[in-house]
Amino acid sequence: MTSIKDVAAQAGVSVATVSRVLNSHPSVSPDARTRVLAAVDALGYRPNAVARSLRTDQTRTLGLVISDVLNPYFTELARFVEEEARALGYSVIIGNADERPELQDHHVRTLLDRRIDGLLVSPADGDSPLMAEVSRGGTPMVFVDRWMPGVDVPVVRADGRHAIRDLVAHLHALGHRRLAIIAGPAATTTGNERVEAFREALRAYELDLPEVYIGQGDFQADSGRRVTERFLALPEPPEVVFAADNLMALGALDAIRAAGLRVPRDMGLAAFDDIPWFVHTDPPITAIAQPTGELGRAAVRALVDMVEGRSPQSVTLPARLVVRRSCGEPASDQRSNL
Amino acid sequence: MTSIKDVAAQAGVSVATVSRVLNSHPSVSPDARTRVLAAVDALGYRPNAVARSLRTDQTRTLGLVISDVLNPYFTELARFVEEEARALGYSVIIGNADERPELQDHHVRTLLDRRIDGLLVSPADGDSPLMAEVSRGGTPMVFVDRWMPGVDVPVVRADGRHAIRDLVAHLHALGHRRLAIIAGPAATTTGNERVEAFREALRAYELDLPEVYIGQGDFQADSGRRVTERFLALPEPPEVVFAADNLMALGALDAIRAAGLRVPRDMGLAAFDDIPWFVHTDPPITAIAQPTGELGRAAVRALVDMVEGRSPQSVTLPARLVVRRSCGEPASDQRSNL
DNA sequence: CTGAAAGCGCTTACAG
DNA sequence: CTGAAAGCGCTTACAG
Repeated sequence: MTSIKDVAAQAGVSVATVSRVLNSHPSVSPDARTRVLAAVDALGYRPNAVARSLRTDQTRTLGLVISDVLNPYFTELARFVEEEARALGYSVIIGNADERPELQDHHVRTLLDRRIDGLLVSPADGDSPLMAEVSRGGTPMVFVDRWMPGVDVPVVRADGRHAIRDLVAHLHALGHRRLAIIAGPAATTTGNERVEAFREALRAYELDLPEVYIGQGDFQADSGRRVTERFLALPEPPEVVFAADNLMALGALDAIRAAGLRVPRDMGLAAFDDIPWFVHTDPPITAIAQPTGELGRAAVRALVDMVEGRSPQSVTLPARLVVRRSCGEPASDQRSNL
Repeated sequence: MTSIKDVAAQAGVSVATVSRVLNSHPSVSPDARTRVLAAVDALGYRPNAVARSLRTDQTRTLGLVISDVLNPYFTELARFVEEEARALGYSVIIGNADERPELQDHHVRTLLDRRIDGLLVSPADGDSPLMAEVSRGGTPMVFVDRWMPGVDVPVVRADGRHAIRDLVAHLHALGHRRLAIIAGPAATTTGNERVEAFREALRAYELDLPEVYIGQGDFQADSGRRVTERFLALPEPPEVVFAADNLMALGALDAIRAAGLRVPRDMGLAAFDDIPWFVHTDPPITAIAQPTGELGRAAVRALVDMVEGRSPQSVTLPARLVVRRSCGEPASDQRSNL
């Protein structure tokens, strides 16, 4: 590989001058600049980012640790994060935790070893003392989507409370009373919050959320399948199942179909997180859509603010209900989004 | 950050000894080893990967540049790539090209600047002189899924020819004769190959693939939509449309629905790439499934072989047809995969 | 405006 | 088995 020395030799200047030209330092003579640029061009020289990072103690790289890349919601989030980071002059390295805390910690450590400038995390299930440690250690860090109580870092997330209220109103208007939820892991904030918001919304209609109607899932399709099978075996199965993410909704659909039943005739289904395929499933699925793009962008901005010494801002954005046909025909006064 | 010096001081040895312990060099006394390990533990020391890379000239990092992370096929591929790389002791940095050659080149350059040990690429549409340059420059490189003619690096990919033949046999058996394809970009190998294999398979039944039945897409949903609209407007629209990837199939579905028509009654639909949602779409979609996991693993192994000085192997794996209901009811002698 | 020199945090021949 | 020293490729005070 050609190094700064080669460029210096070719241009007939010192490496210091080459460095200055490359970093647009003002005190370089036009003549030196021209010669350096010509040499860079002739040699196809590209600065070694590793050496630069060692020297400057910054990598211009952000780490993003997400719970599950295969979940379209997180894939999309990752995409927007990378886009915004690139716009601000940063690269991003993604670590996929697969909803496993040890794998999450592995990635966090690897990222820290590489001296990323900041860390964006959507914590997986299970507690991780590492997070608090990292934050205390002074690494700029921001939680996105999910957060961990007790770890004092900015949080960028969507609030589904209102949308869940709208969902319950929609279900109630359709005459449904026995409503169940496939919850995410209790240790994740989104897991908890969605159950609590659901319970609260039911209460407004004087409906109960009995224990048997709370299925413990882990945000993966398989758990949605298992929980739904259990719901179906109940003496009095729920009329509608609300899956706390799109993968568990997929599992629920699998289970309902495997039982020879149909949505919404035999059981209604709704999901948190909206994805393009929900328009084309049989039937189209009523879902709660998160403003994924804005979340990703806001998270990066908060993190870069920290990295660059400005004060970061926590952001909460509203999610919104998209009514389709998976819970029964929408009442005529509700706007449909097919 | 605590450095190797701090550990040396705490353990009462030189930094050289610390380094030896950390790298399991044999010539270290048990006593020194114990003291170093204790110091490492006490200080929570983690070696600076940036410094190590600069010194050893290896980063234990692989770059993966894919055409579109939002495409579930590539998301899955990326996941398996990371998994296998991790098993072999490497990290991977993903660059998302969004099917844009300039963005692809941007990522390749950034990755090279970071001195990744090897590069895995699924080239986007449009030619990129950079690729040939990189390969000639001596950076270990492997193409996965797609490849570029004229760039002499190992290729790990699926061969869809046989599965496409099966698909055409299936369509023919169902009585369909007017078959159309939504092709990928002509400059991508997968774009071309799928059209050619389709044309060839049709020929075996003495069927033609007229120009108007070849829609030019770009592997994105929007193009599938546009092409399908054009097909529908034809005096004699095709009976079945075969989309060369799953996103264009999504677009096709959008267009068919928007026209108030139904699959397969009004138009059949099949797709290259299989995804979990295809089981639940209306109707379930007949698709050609790639062995994504094996592709990802084989690609990483080939690349790591190059990186570590062994001779790498190109691999071609067969894709297979999964018959569902989107082209009409399957004949009874064909195994159905709902 | 310019260059010589120090130093970022490591690893590794070299000498003992 | 151990340490002092060189050096990876940069950047940046410092002196001129």
